[in-house]
Amino acid sequence: MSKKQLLLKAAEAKVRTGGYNNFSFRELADEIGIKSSSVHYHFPTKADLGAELARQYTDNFLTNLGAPEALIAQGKKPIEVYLQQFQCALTEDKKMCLCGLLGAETDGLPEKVKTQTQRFFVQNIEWLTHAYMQTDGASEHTAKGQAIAALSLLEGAMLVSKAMNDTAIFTTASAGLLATR
Amino acid sequence: MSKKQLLLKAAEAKVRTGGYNNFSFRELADEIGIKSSSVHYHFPTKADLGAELARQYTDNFLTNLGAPEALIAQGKKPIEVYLQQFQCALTEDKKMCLCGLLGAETDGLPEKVKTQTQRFFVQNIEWLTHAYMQTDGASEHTAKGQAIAALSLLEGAMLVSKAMNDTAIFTTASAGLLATR
DNA sequence: TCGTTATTATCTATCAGTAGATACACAGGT
DNA sequence: ACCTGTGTATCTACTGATAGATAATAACGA
Repeated sequence: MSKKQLLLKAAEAKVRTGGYNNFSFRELADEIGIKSSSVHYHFPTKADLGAELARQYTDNFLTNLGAPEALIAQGKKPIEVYLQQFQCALTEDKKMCLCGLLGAETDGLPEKVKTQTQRFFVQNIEWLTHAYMQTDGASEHTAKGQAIAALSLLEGAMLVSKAMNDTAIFTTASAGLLATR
Repeated sequence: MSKKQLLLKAAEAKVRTGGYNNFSFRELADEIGIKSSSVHYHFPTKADLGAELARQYTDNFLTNLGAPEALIAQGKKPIEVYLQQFQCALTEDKKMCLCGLLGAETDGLPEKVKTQTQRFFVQNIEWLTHAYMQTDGASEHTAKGQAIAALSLLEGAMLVSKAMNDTAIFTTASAGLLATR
């Protein structure tokens, strides 16, 4: 794994713990055994690092999911898979969603970080909209409403679980999503 | 309004914009026209300020709501009032919920700030649990589940609305809460 | 093949600015 | 005399960022 990726990995942990202002170039550099000036070689500014972080997080998130159509073809329910991906982020990493945290502090972020954070939400709503259109046969408008509600519930469930330090909260909060309709 | 309250007010705006690490004693001091050393007179450490901020926010939030019983006595639906209080925080202040943001970055906070942040969620879940028990006649266990789901949905709806910079998202996301059951 | 040039990734050293925090002085009101 | 609130001055530590040197590797032309 390249130093650049190691930097991003270290930064992700920091940001998911305490937000964009919770890491410094020196901390990251120390963690992977280089000097802070070398971090600037890979990322000219902190905003560049933050933007790349959000970009990769979004891409990995969606790649790991796969397309809703593909999941259905495998006999899986997209919403269940989606919920589980959120749950894993919370229980395995024991951390908040990166873009959830960045989204909450969006007005305090550099422009390019904000833009990449928004992209996470846009793409997730698109994914969920397609999923609902196919499983429920809903209209695009209806499905988009369901998508926004589902995304909000899951981000909020993570947030409340973290705040209360109790992963059972996530399960309770998200139970309604799986109800057969 | 006392300097102490002015400091808290200024700090609230900063934290709700970019999290706990998004304000400094100097910034607050400059805003209200005193020196940073004088801020330490009112709040010995930054953690003290943060904790007091979360404490007052929680108290004000619950005071403004009133007890669920009292709302019912006035012919109001507690969940509707509760939802509207969240919506006002978002649309009037144009900011994220203070404790929502602090909750998301809980693992990066000083202990006493974390404790006060948790208190917000504990008390809100209690409030909602009572509300659901009375309006739905649900058991305490069932009502607590509804409470956790409602709180998660609303915090998440705020977060996604902020991230997407679109308050209509909040309305869409929270619409399901008002459905007559 | 050999020598030259370019690129990549790191280093040392340093900068101006800001962070939270402290010691101590001072004024005004009780 | 004391308490409250503020100010001056200062400390150490850390921030993101830059300049310039260095070593290692890759690419290229004669």
